[in-house]
Amino acid sequence: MKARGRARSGGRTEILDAAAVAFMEYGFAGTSIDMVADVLGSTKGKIYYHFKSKTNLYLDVHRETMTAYIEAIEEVAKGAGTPLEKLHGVLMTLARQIMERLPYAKVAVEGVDMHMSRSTTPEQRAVLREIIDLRDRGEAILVGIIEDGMAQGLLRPCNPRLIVKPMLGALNWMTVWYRPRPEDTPESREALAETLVDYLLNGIAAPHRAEARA
Amino acid sequence: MKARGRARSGGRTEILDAAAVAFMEYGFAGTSIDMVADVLGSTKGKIYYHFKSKTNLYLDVHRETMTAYIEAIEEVAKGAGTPLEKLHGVLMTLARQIMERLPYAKVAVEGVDMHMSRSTTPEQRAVLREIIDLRDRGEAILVGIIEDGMAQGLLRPCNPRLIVKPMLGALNWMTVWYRPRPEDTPESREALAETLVDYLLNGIAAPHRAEARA
DNA sequence: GTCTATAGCGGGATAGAC
DNA sequence: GTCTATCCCGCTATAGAC
Repeated sequence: MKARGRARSGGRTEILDAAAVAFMEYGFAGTSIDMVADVLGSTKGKIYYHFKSKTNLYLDVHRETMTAYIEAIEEVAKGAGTPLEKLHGVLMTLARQIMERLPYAKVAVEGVDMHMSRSTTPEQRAVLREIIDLRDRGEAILVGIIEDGMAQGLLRPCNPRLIVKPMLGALNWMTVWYRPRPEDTPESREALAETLVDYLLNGIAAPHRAEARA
Repeated sequence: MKARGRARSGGRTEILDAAAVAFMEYGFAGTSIDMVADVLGSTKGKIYYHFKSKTNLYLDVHRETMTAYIEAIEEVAKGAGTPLEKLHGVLMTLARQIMERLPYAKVAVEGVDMHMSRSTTPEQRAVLREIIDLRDRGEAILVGIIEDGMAQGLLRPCNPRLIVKPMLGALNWMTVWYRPRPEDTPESREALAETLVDYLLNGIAAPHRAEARA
């Protein structure tokens, strides 16, 4: 029963947005808190009031991204449809998320293998664990769908744990080459996502060739 | 007709190797020259004797990676075979390169969208231009092969320029999850590469489904 | 709750010994 | 050609005003 109703975030969300934008541009080590404050239109005092350290801020951006991913994925995975349709839906959902929230997506990509070797504090390690758990949960959902699809003969026989890597990699790679353009519309983004996901499901070899190689 | 025969690199190559290892672990901004020197087993004096700045060193690692890629790709592309075979060969070549020279591959991935906004010197801009040209050349070769394959009916109709992105993205993403293990053999690496490339060519939908979606 | 000012330190780059 | 010593800037984080 929080005071002042509407659960206002008290500026935290705005800071996360600004941080995502700054981190996207220069990466964790290359971004100073002053740069984040510039994007935000304030000074670092505000940021340090809401976040203990730059590392904490970064981790929170990353966690926010993974939470959004997992929620979107689970909604599709719980819905109706064949495994092939669900797989299509999950990949589309991810592609959309990446395009619509590019700065957050970019942080998630950089943060994946950021060892944070210096994340000394136990509190930070806990957040890191949360992030990794979210990622694992997402991958597990995908793996489950692929296993179902194989069992039903809808998908080619494969090692799902392995196939998930290039699938997610291809989508995450959008953060490298995709940039929103003024002429982009929801429809054009949707078409782009569809093209990519269609490729990830069907490959590029012509159908009869696909059988020849199998 | 260089003196002292055999074109010895005078330590430059060793520095590049050490730098790649350090940059792989902590990224450009997160790596200090002292860290590179530690990996190298020397002090920064040596590094600054051979390279003007940290940025120059990083750019040279990146260029070295792209040069190796392009050479490997061109060898396959020039050889005999159908477009489908060539496409298979080029992707296999890249997958091998990434696994065998993981630190260099990782630098290439980080460096792709490192704006180097502060690469003030014209000399650095020139190297950056070289790197981008090498990448574009590689992509153009792939696009050409795909166009040939489409013309011969070996590949599904698609926009080659667009399809190349997830293809290379899936391979580059190996730098995120692949780590050499003691039990790895040349054969196991080859099998892994084959699995990934096979997926990128054939997708995951079962053949009859692939026709249904088309 | 957000500002200004500053402490303290890490790291890029250079000078000069050897 | 490589090392040691050092300059100096920029950045994290904090203290204290408002």
